[in-house]
Amino acid sequence: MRIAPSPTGTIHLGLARTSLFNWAYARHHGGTFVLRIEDTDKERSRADSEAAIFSGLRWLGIDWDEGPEVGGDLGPYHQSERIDRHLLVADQLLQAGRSYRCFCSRERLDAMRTEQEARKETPRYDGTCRELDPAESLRRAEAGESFTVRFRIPEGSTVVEDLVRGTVTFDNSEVDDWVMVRQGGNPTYNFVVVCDDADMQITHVFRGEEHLVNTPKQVLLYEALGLKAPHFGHLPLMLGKDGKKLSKRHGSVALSQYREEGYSRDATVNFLARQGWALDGETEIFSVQQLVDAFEIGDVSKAGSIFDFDKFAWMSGEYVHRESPAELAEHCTEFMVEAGLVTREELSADPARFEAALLLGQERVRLYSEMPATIGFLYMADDAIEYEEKAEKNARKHDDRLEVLGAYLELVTPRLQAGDSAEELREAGKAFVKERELKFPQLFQPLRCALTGKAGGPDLFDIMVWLGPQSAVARIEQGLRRLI
RNA sequence: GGCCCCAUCGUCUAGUUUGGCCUAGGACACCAGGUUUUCAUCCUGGCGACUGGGGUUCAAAUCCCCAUGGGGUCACCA
Repeated sequence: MRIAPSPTGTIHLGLARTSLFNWAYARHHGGTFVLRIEDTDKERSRADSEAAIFSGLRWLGIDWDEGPEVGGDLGPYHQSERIDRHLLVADQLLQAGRSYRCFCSRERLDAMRTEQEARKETPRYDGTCRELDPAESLRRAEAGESFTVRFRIPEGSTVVEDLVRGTVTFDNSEVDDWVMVRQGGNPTYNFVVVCDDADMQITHVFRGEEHLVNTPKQVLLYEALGLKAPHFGHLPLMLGKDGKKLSKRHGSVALSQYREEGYSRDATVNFLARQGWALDGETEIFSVQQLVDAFEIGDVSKAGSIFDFDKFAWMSGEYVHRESPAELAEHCTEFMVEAGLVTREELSADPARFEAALLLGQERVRLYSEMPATIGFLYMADDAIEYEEKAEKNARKHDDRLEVLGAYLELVTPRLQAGDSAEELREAGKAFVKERELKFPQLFQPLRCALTGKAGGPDLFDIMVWLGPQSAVARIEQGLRRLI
């Protein structure tokens, strides 16, 4: 199996899902998964986007058995390096009369297309050069006239046995005599993809549904070459909110963006797998191994799916909530550092303390990137705590806030200094509220504001223990001054 | 517009191949309760779909036809 991306941009969600399904199928069936770079469009190909494809695939955990950076027996794995072979095949086809030179000018073709469109006809080649005498054709070519090479579509119809869609039949009269080789000798996609898939012994081609209409051209080419076409499976498209093919205008479609926005990697794989496929209709959260074990191309649904960003975020949360402290630390470090809260060195100097902090935020975030906003107050200097409007409003609702907080400070200071556990503090705190016949918010809202500056967040006793006596006391004292 | 593909809750889907077990299941979102010091988590409940019409059959979400709707594609891009 293979994927054959063109290095013309970053790896997008659609390519990521297509890659995942190809890879899962190959792994499930013990096949070989090949990565081939389709860089025939020199205008648009860029080296950095090639690197982005590699890192995107690796991030997803998709490894390739053959391809760039790993090698293999059927290389080279850049299409541009296989051009000699392409030209050789093109020449064979020309000799055999399965294709022909077309001397029509771009201008004439463009004008014709415009006219056809104006007449509401399907734009297509009119066959002007189709029956040119081969000798005449050769003479003109040798005289230096520029030409393209077109594939000669035979009469009849072409059947595609699609592993997702079943039997699809095309009338050959609907298939245009397409260009195989451009003016100047550069072969085109539909041609080279067949050459390379054949040469690389690809047996299964899974790709997006937008390629379905290309398939008869390719099947016919395999026939002309005397080769057996691979099995095709056309995957349903991933759609934007408006039901149209997912693209930039639906927001971010670059895989790297989700990584940067702090989505769980495993959740990303899981969610991508759920677009057009389900494990059993019940299980939403499943591992890559489960995907590989269960994946069959015939189970892929035919209808396109609208990409639900809400559910994606939910799924990320499901994974984040299940991570071990060490995993969480690994994933959150860069976000904490980037937020300017701590340095990498400070975090690694006391990993246990960092993990304890993350534990306080874990169930409150769905993306790693939300961690700084959730537990950032822990790492701020005591006098740098900012009171959110809502937090301060909550605290000020209570007219007795200062005396309650003051009294509580007297109670908690020695206990903190004595190293009471959060549980001990919790009991003492509740007893304090009960003795004074207070409602919980009377103590907890001012206390939360003083300690965190936020209206919501982790358990206050856990926070105080983490902060330690000095810092906790300083923040409460500060609250006493600021909440006057 | 031609050709091709598709059609179950707002969304992702199970069920369709092998018609009855489907008074259509799960999940996200939403709404309402509960747990809780807050937020979040968690728990419970609710809302909510077989596009329409014809057939075939004892029986159709499932098979057939038509209609409608949506999508893809019509390059010397890939």
